[in-house]
Amino acid sequence: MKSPNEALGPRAPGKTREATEWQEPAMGMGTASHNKEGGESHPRLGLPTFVTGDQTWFKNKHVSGTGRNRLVSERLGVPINFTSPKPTVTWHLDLNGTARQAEINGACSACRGLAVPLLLPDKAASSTPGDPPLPWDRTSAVCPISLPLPLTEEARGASGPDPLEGSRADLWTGRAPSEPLKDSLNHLNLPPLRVPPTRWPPIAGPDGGQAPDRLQAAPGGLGRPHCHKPCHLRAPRCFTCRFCDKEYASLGALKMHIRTHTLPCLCSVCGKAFSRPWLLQGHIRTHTGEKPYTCSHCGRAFADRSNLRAHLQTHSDTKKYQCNSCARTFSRMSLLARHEESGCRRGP
Amino acid sequence: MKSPNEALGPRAPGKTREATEWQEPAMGMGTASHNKEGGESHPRLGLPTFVTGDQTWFKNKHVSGTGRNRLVSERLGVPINFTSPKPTVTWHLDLNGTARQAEINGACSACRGLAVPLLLPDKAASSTPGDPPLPWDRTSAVCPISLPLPLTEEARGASGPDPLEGSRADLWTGRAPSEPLKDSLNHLNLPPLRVPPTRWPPIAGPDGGQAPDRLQAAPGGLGRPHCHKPCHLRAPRCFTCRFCDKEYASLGALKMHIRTHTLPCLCSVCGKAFSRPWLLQGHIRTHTGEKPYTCSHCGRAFADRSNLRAHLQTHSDTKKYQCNSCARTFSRMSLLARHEESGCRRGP
DNA sequence: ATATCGCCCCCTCCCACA
DNA sequence: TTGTGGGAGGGGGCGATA
DNA sequence: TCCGAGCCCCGTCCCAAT
DNA sequence: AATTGGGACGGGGCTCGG
Ligand SMILES: [Zn+2]
Ligand SMILES: [Zn+2]
Ligand SMILES: [Zn+2]
Ligand SMILES: [Zn+2]
Ligand SMILES: [Zn+2]
Ligand SMILES: [Zn+2]
Ligand SMILES: [Zn+2]
Ligand SMILES: [Zn+2]
Repeated sequence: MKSPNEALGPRAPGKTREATEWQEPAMGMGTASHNKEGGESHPRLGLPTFVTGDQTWFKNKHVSGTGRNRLVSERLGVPINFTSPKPTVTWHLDLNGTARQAEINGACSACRGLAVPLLLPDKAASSTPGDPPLPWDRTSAVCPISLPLPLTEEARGASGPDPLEGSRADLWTGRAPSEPLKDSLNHLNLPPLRVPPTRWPPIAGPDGGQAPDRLQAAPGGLGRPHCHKPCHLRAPRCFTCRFCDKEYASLGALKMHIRTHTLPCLCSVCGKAFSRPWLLQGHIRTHTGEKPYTCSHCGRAFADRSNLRAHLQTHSDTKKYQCNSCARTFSRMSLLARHEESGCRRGP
Repeated sequence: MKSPNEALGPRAPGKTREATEWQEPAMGMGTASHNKEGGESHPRLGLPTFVTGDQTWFKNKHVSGTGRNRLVSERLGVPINFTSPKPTVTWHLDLNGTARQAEINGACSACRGLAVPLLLPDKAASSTPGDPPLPWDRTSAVCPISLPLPLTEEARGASGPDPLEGSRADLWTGRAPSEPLKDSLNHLNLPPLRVPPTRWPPIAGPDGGQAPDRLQAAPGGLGRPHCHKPCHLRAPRCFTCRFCDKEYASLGALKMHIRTHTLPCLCSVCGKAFSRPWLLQGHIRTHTGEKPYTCSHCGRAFADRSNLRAHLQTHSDTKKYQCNSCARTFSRMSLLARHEESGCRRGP
């Protein structure tokens, strides 16, 4: 098969770039002796690669967006169709071609390198000089969902416990929520799980097929919807749901939330949809009547671990919410709120 | 904190979706007894979830894009602000909300489910009916680069040996290319690598700094360039280079190719740029004279493993290309081609 | 390394009933 | 009218794993 | 489970020497 | 003029570690 490089002219080079801007050679080029070595080292660019006349050329990391295709012969670095440098916008690209920063006529303020052109085929090279060389959005999965600019290293380092939460100890006992739940007698009260901790069976609709999930899996074919809203970011370093504008600090949290819109877990009995498999699992117990969680004190069984926990608290009847003005206590925040909002007139 | 669901009206449901279209109840709803069970099973939709009057309602997996917010009370499935169904575009969403397929007025040709609305807050729900419900591109990094529609399960499953290649046995020996290279005497001929198989040192310019890489790492701050060209896809399931329009089957292959435009690997000696570190590594040996690969037959050393392989072949001088008309053999395809194109007149 | 799963936790809302 | 217990569910966080 | 680094292999172009 | 061997790359596939 024909290489596209053939369009580049005779002795088309491989896809490498010689390290230098190049001056029109006087004549008689053709041997490697034109590559004079030596010259003073640049503080940032290091050793020069060529010395031509009174100019010294260094390698650099830049790519210019002029669209002018300057070809360099493979062995000698002699430019073909070279014209003297013109004013141009220089885009600093990262390794993946993302345009980072633009500079007019020369040194980038970030790294102060010199400009060399992108090695583009003719067609693509003829873009208008003002445009960055076809920048695209950052690669991450973030962009198509909402906000890109993935977390920087510093932000990633700070992703420990959320400072907004503080240390949130258990309201009743003061224990940290990560400890195993014990009742007031300090017995480990919750029974082991009924379902063995194996992988869940696929969540199936009534047809037995699994609902499409897996971000990476996609049925092919249909025209791909394109982003028609500009991806402006709401708050820096936040991930915003495109459905309801809620913001999240992590991509994972946003994905979790998005499931609350798509509700991918369907009950095979009644068809109700849920955001997460274990929510469906709990719902299914309302069909089967299964109640895996039993109170060790009174023997009453529950389908929901949370509700057993709430029941457990009734055995030790502590009133947790107290009115600041009358000292009356309530078992629920809602009752206390109602009490206070209706005006606490009398004492307890 | 206030839940956004409060805007949904009295008895706002949780974030689940009842499994059914719903008819305006006659009156007196309010108890679970309205949920009549029974009814015939639908071949695909399974058991009906409600029977109202003479209509039977099934769960489904669809989401309509009308933007009309129809709310369903938690326990009874009674719609609020419900109006009778209107013609609408129905978008089949996948679990992550990607619009997959549009159908006018009803059943999707793919799964033939019925439509239920996305559970959207009022603001997002007021989008124009013709638009898909805020679709976004597939999650992968694909979108910002070029074409997404990542591989389906089937395509992924077929990602073994490329069917385009067939079984490509070694031209000389017929061995599969994955076997270690052996010479004609069947000795393992290639020496072990000189460089220990540790991680490469960072590719550094003369300043010792590494060129920016790592798709995920992003310096914060600068305005993010947005796609201003509509992301139309060239060929389905292909990834197209935005610089030269070459297409690739995998995102990784495209990224690899893009490096041939950005040429991020710079030789610290002469500044020449390469697309990949090991290409630079091989180039650097042209400066140092290092030749790690030695022929076990004649002792000649090579800097390039491929060239040793080519040399190895010269020890067993087999002519691999033969003219079909005159049976003359050539060592290179180019020589045979020239022979044939210039007209094979004489015999061998 | 990243995404997901199963599980944890705490929460809220609703209802029947005392 | 107020209060209580239970049913049902939403959703963030975490550790192990795919 | 996904992605990229190293590594493999094959292939190409050019050139100097037969 | 034709052929050969070698130098220098380009680039896709594979595997394994993070
Ligand atoms: Zn949302
Ligand atoms: Zn159900
Ligand atoms: Zn009990
Ligand atoms: Zn009070
Ligand atoms: Zn390209
Ligand atoms: Zn070099
Ligand atoms: Zn040899
Ligand atoms: Zn012939």
